[in-house]
Amino acid sequence: MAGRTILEFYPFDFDYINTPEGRAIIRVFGSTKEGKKIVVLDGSIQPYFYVIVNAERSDVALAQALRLKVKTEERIVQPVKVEILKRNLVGAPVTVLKIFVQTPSDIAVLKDEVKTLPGYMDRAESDINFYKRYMIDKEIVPLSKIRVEGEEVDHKGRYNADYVINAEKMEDLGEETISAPHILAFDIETYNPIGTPRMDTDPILMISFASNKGYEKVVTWKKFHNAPDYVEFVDSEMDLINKFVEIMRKEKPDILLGYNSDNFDFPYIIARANKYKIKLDFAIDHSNIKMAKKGRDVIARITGIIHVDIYPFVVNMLAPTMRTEIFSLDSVAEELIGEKKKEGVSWENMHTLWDAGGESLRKMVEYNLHDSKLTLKLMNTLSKTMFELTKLVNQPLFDVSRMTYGQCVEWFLAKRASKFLEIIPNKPIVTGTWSRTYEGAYVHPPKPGIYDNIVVYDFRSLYPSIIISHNICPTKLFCECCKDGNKTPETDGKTYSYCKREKGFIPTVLEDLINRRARIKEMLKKIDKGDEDYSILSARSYALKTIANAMYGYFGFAKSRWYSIECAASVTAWGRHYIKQVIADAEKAKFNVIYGDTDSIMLSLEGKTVGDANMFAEKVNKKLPGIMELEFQGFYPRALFVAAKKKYALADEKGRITIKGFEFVRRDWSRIAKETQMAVLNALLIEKSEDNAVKIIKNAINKLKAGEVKIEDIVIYTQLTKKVEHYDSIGPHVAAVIKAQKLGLKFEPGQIIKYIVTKGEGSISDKSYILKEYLDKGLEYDSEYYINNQVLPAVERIFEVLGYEKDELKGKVQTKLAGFFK
DNA sequence: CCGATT
DNA sequence: AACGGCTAATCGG
Repeated sequence: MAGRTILEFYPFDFDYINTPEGRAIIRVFGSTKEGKKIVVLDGSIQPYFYVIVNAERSDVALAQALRLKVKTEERIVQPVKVEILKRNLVGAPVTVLKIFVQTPSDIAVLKDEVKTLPGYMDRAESDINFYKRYMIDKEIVPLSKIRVEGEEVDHKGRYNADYVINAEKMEDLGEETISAPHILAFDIETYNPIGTPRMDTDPILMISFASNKGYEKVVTWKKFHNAPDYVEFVDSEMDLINKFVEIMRKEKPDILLGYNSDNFDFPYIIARANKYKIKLDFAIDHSNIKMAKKGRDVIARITGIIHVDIYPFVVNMLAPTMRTEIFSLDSVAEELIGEKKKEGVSWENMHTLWDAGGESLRKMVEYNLHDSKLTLKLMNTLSKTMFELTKLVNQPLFDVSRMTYGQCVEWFLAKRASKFLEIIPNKPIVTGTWSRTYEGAYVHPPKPGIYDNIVVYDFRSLYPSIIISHNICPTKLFCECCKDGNKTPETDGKTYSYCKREKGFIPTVLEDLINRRARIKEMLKKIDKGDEDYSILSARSYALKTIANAMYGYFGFAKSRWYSIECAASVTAWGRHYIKQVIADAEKAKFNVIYGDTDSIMLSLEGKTVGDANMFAEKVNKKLPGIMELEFQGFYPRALFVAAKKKYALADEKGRITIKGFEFVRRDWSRIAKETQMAVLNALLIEKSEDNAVKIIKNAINKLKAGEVKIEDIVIYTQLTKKVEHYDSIGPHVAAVIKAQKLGLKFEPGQIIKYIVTKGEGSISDKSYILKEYLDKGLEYDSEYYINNQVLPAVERIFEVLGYEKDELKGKVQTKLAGFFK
């Protein structure tokens, strides 16, 4: 068995172990193209961290660093090697000691001890995880094919893998990404007589699996007749958990997929497994599944198997661009892949179905399997984006799938810093009121009205292009060589200057991103949309754009390693400068500027042609520096602007309406109000009929009065952002929660509250009830509230544009509805 | 009615 | 563990 081996494989999980001698060995887990499991052991890199020292005393510091010794319970910890190097710390030249140690935990032991070194100034990179360090320094790109050369190890019993190799050489083979990883999705259902299931008393009822290799299964412990083939009955919850472990060992997926599995499925399974003393040791190295802390959340890690929880990815990366109100599997799947939920079963009635047994159980297993299949399908559409982001950020998929924008940017920069001899700065220690503010974007006041023929231009990637064109970088701020060069416009009464001679680290890597994206866009034009390459390249383009756009926000975020409020303020200062300049130029050229926001400008043509406008834009572009560019965004035959900023509707030539800012796009409005508003906008912009618009409002009011609305039409969604007792002001959703808590229902911060305003006495809060309580008690909704506080306000502002006074619309509807208003 | 909170 | 600008409803004194 053992012997020299060369293998090509896709690495996807990384950690380290210590040898009996106390040396750190990196473990790389991956799969070959044929799906064989591989573990690579690599002892070629040594853990280290930096100590920044006074340049004049660095020799003394070095000598003393070599003599450092700390006695711990197990052994004596000391540096194994120390080098003196010249590096930069956010642009400033520094002298550093690079202190190598035996094992990563030695860093924690020595990091305070080094403060005694002569000329000590600071330490750096002592908080970079060893496996992250390995990926950065060895330039191992996750999910991207590499060749390993080394000795095959006899690993009987140590690993549930096909190959274990002691690496001598690792070589990246370029861009080829893992093409067909084995993905297994799972989902559990639990007993929940009081709403939220309780881990200590309520059992797991069933567990489902669905894989991209066609495997489908539901395991449950209550029998019913003529069960579908995919159902496997066991005798008890204990047997169900044992079966779960057995299936995981046998299936050995590359990726294990869940939806909210970090916060729900795994903590639950672990708690129930503990009760029966079952070991969840299906990892590739037979270790138990581990729950780790990540900020306020917990995450479930399985060595050698990538546990991907789709939920945090959706919330962190996709939520801002999504329309859904709630991030349940059902609504997310509906928006992203157009799949509707299974009728008849819901989270709330799970325990009743289980108790009923028989046919109800059939519904339950179908529902349970459906959820695993939905999760798998979601991954089908998201995996390419996730994989591309993972390669770009250069961290394990396990980590990247849980990262926020800020974290993605940070690791993207960390990976590239060393090429510029830049040390990765420490995380700022942020206490108290840490969000210092600075002046943001400019919003040009809208001219309210309904217009024909509007053209929209925007600056292509405004903030990234400003960072690049004006060399905005914390490493080049107030540089020695050109202190007065490249001054920003005034912002908060100050100006900042950036080096003219040398390009900064961040503008350089950002420009590389933008250039790569431009090349991909060119390639995409030449490929067929159905092509496999097309989806990969568009995912790559999306990943590049995401990171580029997040760079500005990263500057302004106080917990960033490269935090720079000066850079953030400089970016918005230039942004205001350019948009104001374009607005002034457009007015000079006799265009009617209707509105502008941050990076966009909207012009009413009023006799001029689109060609005239394009000629104007061309003239603007000739003046713009660097890669900055004003781009034609669209022509709209009809548009509506209200008196408020950030609220408008555009109708394109195909009759499609784009809506910004209106209640229609907000979740804290009832559907009846939003749909009425949408229909009214449609009547005004497309049908061009005020009469129809009034009729639509009349219909909505009639339906509300007659009780003909569906329950979904009157539910209002609002997020519970903190614990109920921490609220200063009790809004309707909080008041509804307080009432429901008295019935024993449980709520957690972050949860989206569904409530309804009912008939009765008192304030709106007094009359608000959680949907469940509303249904259980058969309460009656307050049609007056939905008419006067939802439907009418949503349309009144639109009618003001048509010259109606505040209450005039109400009057107009009233005359058509005589008798309805008192 | 108005500032604070959401 | 991304920014600021902005609107609007509702609470609560």
